[in-house]
Amino acid sequence: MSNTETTIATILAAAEILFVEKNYADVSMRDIAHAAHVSTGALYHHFPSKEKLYAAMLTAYMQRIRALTLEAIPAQGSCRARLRALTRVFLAQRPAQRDVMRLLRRDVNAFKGRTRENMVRAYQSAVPDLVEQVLCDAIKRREIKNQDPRWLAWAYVALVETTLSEYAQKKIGNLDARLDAVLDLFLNGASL
Amino acid sequence: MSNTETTIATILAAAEILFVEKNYADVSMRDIAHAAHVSTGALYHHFPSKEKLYAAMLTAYMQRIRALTLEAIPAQGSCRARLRALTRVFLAQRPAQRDVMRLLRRDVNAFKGRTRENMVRAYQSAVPDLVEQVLCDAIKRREIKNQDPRWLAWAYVALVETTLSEYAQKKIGNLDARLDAVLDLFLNGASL
DNA sequence: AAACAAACCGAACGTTCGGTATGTAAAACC
DNA sequence: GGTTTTACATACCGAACGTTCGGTTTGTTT
Repeated sequence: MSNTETTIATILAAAEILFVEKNYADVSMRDIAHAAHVSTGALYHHFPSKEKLYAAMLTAYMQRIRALTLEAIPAQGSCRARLRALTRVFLAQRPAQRDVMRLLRRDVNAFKGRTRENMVRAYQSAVPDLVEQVLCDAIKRREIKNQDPRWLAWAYVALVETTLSEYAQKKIGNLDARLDAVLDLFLNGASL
Repeated sequence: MSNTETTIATILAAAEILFVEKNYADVSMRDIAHAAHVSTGALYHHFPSKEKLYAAMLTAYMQRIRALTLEAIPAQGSCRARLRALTRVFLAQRPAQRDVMRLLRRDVNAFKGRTRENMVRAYQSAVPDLVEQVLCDAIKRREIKNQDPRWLAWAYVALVETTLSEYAQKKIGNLDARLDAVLDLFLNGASL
């Protein structure tokens, strides 16, 4: 790893931490520079603008998650088992990392045009697309009802995200209990 | 309605529109003043700070929604029917108004302390609390499984929000179709 | 060791922000 | 009818922001 690559990695890591804990607008380039132990000049040497830096941080993270998730999905098995494996990767991350997924939902309104499209695409490809694929297979094998798989994937992701709150972690329990709660609700519904 | 009340209402209405279409940080007090056809002096005469103005706008909206929703829930009927009536109120709003509900999820990170607590409480009481009550009744009447009702309410609200995207509106269809899709998924699950 | 480029620094710029100080007409009050 | 209070408008302040830029250090090539 060259010096340059190290610096860039350090900057992206610092930016990740800061952008997770504060809004896009509430994180200044100086904050990032300070956290990464470099100057603002170094920041602008490697990234042309705050927007590009943010986008670079996001896509780098999303690619990491996508790779991790992709290799965790078993080729065979029931829909439930495959969803479980996929979701486990996501939930097993350290909270600070996992929260990057929520960044997009939170900050996407601050961007426009191509930048925004790219960000949404990166997010979509990291998890929802993989969920959608699993659901498509399940529909073909008549494990689940024939519905629009993309919407179903978004619904599933939304359910998973509800288990991230402090309250849910206290009331439902550890990782596996939360996994089961989500899968039960998603696959079998709330009805008795 | 006195002159003062009119001015305040005008300011709140302008703030609502602006805060919906842009981040908290990206809306300046000057923007609001201009949109409401008053000066910044008038703004600061009626609201001590941007934070308070934002909070006032939010709570005013939430109280409106809560009142609307409360009177729409039938006293009797199946869990599905009651949830349906409740959700219909929410979905039938004009998009610009409905989106205020999403504001909190988007901007809550910009606040701290008591202000934040009050905002969350206002949001919670507007819809999730009412959902929770309906679910509690349904659990007592053994219509749905015995689970933590508060988490279940959040899960339900999250599902409803997934039908707000352009994509979902195009693929699933009109209001009633979306209502049915959410209720089917929530109550019966995705499994065949 | 000379020459060049890439990496990096930190002061400074112009702008925008939330908020305040000051002024002024009208309304409310005595 | 004079005085105080309310409801606004205008001008302004200090801080913080993203970004720029002249200059320095570090590394590579010849």
